[in-house]
Amino acid sequence: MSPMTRAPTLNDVAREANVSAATVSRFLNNPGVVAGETGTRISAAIDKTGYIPNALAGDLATNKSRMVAVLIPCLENSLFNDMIERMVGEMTASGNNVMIGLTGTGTERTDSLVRAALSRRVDAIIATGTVSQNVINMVGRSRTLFIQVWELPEDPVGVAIGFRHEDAGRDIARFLASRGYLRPHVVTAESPRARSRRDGFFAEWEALGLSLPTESITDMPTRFGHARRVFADVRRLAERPDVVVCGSDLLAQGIIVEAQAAGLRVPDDLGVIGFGNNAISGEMRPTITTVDIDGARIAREVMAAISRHQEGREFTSRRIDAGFRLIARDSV
Amino acid sequence: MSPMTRAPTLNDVAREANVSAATVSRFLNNPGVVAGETGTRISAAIDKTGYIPNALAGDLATNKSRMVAVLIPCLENSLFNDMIERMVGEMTASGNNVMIGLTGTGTERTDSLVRAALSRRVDAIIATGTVSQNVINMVGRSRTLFIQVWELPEDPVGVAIGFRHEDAGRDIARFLASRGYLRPHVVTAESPRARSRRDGFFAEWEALGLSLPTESITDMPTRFGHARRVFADVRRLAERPDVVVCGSDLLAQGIIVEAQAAGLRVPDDLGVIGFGNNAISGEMRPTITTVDIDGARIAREVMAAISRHQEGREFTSRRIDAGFRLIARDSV
DNA sequence: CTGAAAGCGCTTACAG
DNA sequence: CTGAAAGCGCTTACAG
Repeated sequence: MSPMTRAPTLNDVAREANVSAATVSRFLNNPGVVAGETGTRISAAIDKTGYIPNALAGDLATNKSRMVAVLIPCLENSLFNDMIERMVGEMTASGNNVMIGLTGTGTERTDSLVRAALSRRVDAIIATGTVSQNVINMVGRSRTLFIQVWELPEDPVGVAIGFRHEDAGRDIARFLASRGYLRPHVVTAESPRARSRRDGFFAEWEALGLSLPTESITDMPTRFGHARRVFADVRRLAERPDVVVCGSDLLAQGIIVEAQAAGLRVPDDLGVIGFGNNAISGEMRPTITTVDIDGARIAREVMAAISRHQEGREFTSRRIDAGFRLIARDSV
Repeated sequence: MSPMTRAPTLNDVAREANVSAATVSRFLNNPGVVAGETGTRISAAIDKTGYIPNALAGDLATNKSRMVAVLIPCLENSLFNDMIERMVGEMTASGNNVMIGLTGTGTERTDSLVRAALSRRVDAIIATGTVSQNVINMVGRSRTLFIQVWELPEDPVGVAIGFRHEDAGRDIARFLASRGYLRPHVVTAESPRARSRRDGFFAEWEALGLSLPTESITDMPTRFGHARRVFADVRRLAERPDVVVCGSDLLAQGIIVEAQAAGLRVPDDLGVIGFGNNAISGEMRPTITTVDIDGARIAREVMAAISRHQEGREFTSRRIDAGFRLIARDSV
């Protein structure tokens, strides 16, 4: 708030310590290389002036930013929150700062966020959505590492760390069949990935020789309230399903609440399976059977890729399958 | 990924368009000032070269960054998510980029995140927690605007946009008393703000001549699972409370789940009141009575403060009370 | 309307 | 171990 004259610069510190700016710079970036006594004087000068380095200038000079951009659709009730939280934590710990961008569900905003990130010369961009040709072009011309997470395309723009959504759908199908369920109702959100899982489920279900499931579509982002409409859908069906296959744990939770409010017992009268293994699913009554994506693992792989890139090392693999894991609990 | 020689610069574009770098810069920042035909040539050159301005250099030259730092304790199940989401949206729309920092519950990490933000010369820092003297010093020397949200200190470092937590606690107490409740059990998270609300509740409850409430403390961040322990606390009490006063809607939701699992009806056998009015609380069964904080309003005020600061205008008020609103629903 | 030039605050070979 | 100097890629008075 106070109307400052000017923030202290490297030169101010140098003058105060009776050395050149170069020496102060060395002391800051590589203390071992300056004489002990000189370092002491510089330290004192920094304290006295309250100097905070201007990263804008430093980044410009070195042509790197130690900034990473993370692009996600939204913050609330996102399947990615756990992963994001871990990524931001790891990045901060390793001295990177994180720029966050909310893309929404469309692709329009992604382009301008990617442009903004490139404009700030971020070292890496981490994105969860599908990418436009424009993004591919922009990123291709830059030296910024592009990391797609939760996605595993054949030929990634940069690096992809994800899992096979279709396989996850298939696994769910086999699991439910093995439990003796016969009439699943599948709820899918309007997103390519959710669609892949749904397709995997349907394909496997058919391959098992079982009869065509019923289904509902919900819009993005998924909200708790969607459960009401979906449950109404379910009640309207001629033959009641024996299990509801949900695209997220949040929705699964909502379905359980609705079912119980309607006097149904879960899983006795109706099974419910979620997706994402969020913090609530293990604590719900009943606990929710779901698919776990290892957010910590993905965060680590992302960090490893960024370090590798920042150090100029080569990539052995540009597609990392972090897998998934079905967790059987009480709701099915 | 492709090993580029060098990203195109302003000079490359200038050469391509047969003008000086200064003119390209003008075209980019103030198109009206260059001749139409010149502009056309520059546009073509930009497209051809795939030029993306280096914001690092631009920001250094102008000494401002159009970057804003947002510091929050965590991402998952945060009371702030709605507000953050709106703020990030508004900032991006107005051409600002957002740097995000996770402070955790302690104060140690906040200092280094503030330093990183100042180092990047962000235009503003938005923080939700309490601030150390060190932060006050650092910010005081800079020209960065410091905005505290959800907080309303007597003499803010920069600008504060929040509400009176103690009053919120008092309102809850009066509301519950008016509904005839007599034995509240108060659940408070380990945070100064939660503590203020709790103190307000207790003060008002006592002022109404009612008998001392029982209470539980939970650690931060609040998780759904806390509800199990709290509910166990409740069951262990000699006299069962008639209402549980929760520090967050998430916890309220958990208490409802636990209560129902134990065969209690909400609100008939046990009332539950939350805090924060998250998206779920209006869709739960029963819907959750809670206190709404207007995240959209706070986001707007934050944006207004930033614009004012970026335009160098003065502040009439440095403390903005965004208020709160008790929403009576079915859980009480 | 446009260009030449200085400057923003750093970093880093190059000498010494 | 340290300094002088050039350079990073922009912006912006100052002339014209």
